[in-house]
Amino acid sequence: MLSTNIWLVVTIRALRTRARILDAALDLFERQGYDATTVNEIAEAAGITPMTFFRHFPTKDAVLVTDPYDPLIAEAIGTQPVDLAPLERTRRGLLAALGDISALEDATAKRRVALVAESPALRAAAAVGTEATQQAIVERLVSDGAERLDATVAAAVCLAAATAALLAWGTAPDDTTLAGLVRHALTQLAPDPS
Amino acid sequence: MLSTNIWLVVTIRALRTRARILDAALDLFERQGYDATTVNEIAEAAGITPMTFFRHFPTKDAVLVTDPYDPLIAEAIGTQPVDLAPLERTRRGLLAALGDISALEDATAKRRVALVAESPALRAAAAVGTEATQQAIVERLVSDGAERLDATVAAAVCLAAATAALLAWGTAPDDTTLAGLVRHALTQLAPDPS
DNA sequence: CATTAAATGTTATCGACTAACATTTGGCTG
DNA sequence: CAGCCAAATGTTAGTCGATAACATTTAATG
Repeated sequence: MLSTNIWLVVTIRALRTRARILDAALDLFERQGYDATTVNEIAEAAGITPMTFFRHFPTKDAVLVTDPYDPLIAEAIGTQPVDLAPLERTRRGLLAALGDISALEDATAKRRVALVAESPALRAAAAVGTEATQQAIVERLVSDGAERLDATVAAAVCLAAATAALLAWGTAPDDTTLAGLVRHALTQLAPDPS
Repeated sequence: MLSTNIWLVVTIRALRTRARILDAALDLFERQGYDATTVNEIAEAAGITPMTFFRHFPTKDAVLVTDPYDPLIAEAIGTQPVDLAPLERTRRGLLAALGDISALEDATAKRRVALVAESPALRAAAAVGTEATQQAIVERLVSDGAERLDATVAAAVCLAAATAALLAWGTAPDDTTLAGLVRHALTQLAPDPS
């Protein structure tokens, strides 16, 4: 009760600092580019020390690239019929989990994606971020009897399609929905492209 | 004639330095890991200055990850029937270009790939390296009438399958051929998985 | 043997990131 | 209200990858 209150209050202060960092970084990145913006600038704009920046974000790119490994994805894939080929199972699983994607779309999501789409360094960081999800999918498929290489290819391929759609969404017109683009991308992987 | 001879000799010296760097780096990477190895160590082991290291390789990871963008790939894709879907066209093009892949397999290729497969930082660098190839494929498909998003998905997906096969090859038994793995991976993308 | 251009070395600097230690903040308890 | 306490922040110093400007060495050539 007591320590719980402390924890809450302290967390509020930390959250505010984190939000200030995020605002300052997003603003600077959009005005002068990701690479041209230094952590020192971000810290100064946020009214903190560079050291404090790294206390809230492990790396500079972590401000834009978060790795929300979603257990729901692996779960949705496991729900698909086991007799399907790994690729098709993964594809249908991703489509099934697509409904939850809109939950990720906060107000700054599209701005962040647009920045990632423009910077090779950020795209690389994003690719590393999806590896956890890929690994989870692979383990799920393998545990259901798939060959490891087949499972790896299935996961890598489906996530590549989804990532391509995500990056395209970053610079797409405002009325374009992310779910629509992902669905369109995954449709190309369908065995019967009707 | 005169300057040509100078160029040759000078180049030989540069090539020997480059080879010494490569040997030293590969040895150190395998013994103590990529991240745990510093450029200073490599330079010292190669008998040069850190500065000279960066004169031969733009980055630390460039010792292992080269970006041999192969125009033959885009060309082979262009050869495929235009009425095919972008994904199938890309898939067949990659399969057709597969014969040239063995040319990339020098003595150290597999050791390098094994190191890349183990390090997230190196996998990220490799991903950035394939972006040039992906872009070339996309431009080719678009110039033949494909939608940009469809072309991007097709290129990203096929290269993801090939990359997955490549990384698997790095730790596969010695009698496993890279071409065989890539062929197997791309087969999963076939519209009729017969 | 002097010339010349490439290859290498020196020195200084930047930016991302980390470790160790000191300081401030602010709610809570007696 | 005074003082405790733990989280948050600051300070300092350093490592490592990478770059720039300038000096030096190398070795074939005429």
